[in-house]
Amino acid sequence: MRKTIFVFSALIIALLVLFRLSRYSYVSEDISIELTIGSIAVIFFLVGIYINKKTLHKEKSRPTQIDHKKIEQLGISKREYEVLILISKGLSNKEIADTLFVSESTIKTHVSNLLLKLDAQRRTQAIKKAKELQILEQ
Amino acid sequence: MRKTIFVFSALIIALLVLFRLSRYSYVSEDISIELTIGSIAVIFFLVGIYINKKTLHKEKSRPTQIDHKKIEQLGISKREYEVLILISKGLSNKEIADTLFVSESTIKTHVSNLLLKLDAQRRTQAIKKAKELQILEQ
DNA sequence: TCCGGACTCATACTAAAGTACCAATTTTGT
DNA sequence: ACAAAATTGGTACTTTAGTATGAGTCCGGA
Repeated sequence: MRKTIFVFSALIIALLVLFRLSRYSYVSEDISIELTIGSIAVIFFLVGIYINKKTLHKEKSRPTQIDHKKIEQLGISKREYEVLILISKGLSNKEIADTLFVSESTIKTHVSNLLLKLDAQRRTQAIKKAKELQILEQ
Repeated sequence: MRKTIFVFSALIIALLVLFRLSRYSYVSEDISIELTIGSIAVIFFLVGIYINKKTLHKEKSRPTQIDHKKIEQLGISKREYEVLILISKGLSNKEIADTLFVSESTIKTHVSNLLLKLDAQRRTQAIKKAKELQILEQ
């Protein structure tokens, strides 16, 4: 968003400068006018493409904006959320325990709580629901 | 984001209008050149955005194309693939068995074969790998 | 017609996953 | 500082998941 503002500001400034230049030049030279017009056309065309690509790219790479509010609403704690992420990566309870440097018992507790909060019967179902609720990346 | 673009476009147009008005107020000169330049800039800018949107639209409408060739390459059969889809929906072996009207033993066999073919140790890992391989919708 | 692959199912396991309950720390907000 | 919430961990248990192995059925291609 801030980038877009800067780019457009720069465009407006460039316009002003061009107006200034054209005022001094078009009386003396004739070719420079067409040159200026052509250049401006090309530049603005490219800028249009560039801006559009930027904005569309952000929409494409953000179809999965994580809904932190929903995580809070469900009462999922920080640690539980970490476990949820690792579950979705296909890790076993033991592997998650080793990753987070805690015991497997602890992970089992977290997973049980997660299943309750996500209203799921299995970790695979928890993964699916979490993605539907947009609290996990697709 | 799109709003910003429109707002700034409007600003540029307003600038052009202002230039025109200011010209009539004190200089009273021919301003057709500046107007032309400005119009061309805006038009080409919009054309750039339009063209880019057209070309990018194709990519956006195909975010998760299932790679049937990869399914074949991995030697995953029709029935195994059905099971894989139901696994990714969070169903248990028993639920999958009831859905496909076969016994749980059959599903276990399919799952075991799937894990081998996907080089996974757990069904959760199979889900993740299958999505990475684009043989399952995200 | 014969063969191989796909699909089915069973038994007998072992290994994970998940539940229930309890309890000790640690963190955190007021 | 104190209560509440979060994190950790344990035992004991039930339920799923997954492996290994064998075997019967069905179907399409050589």
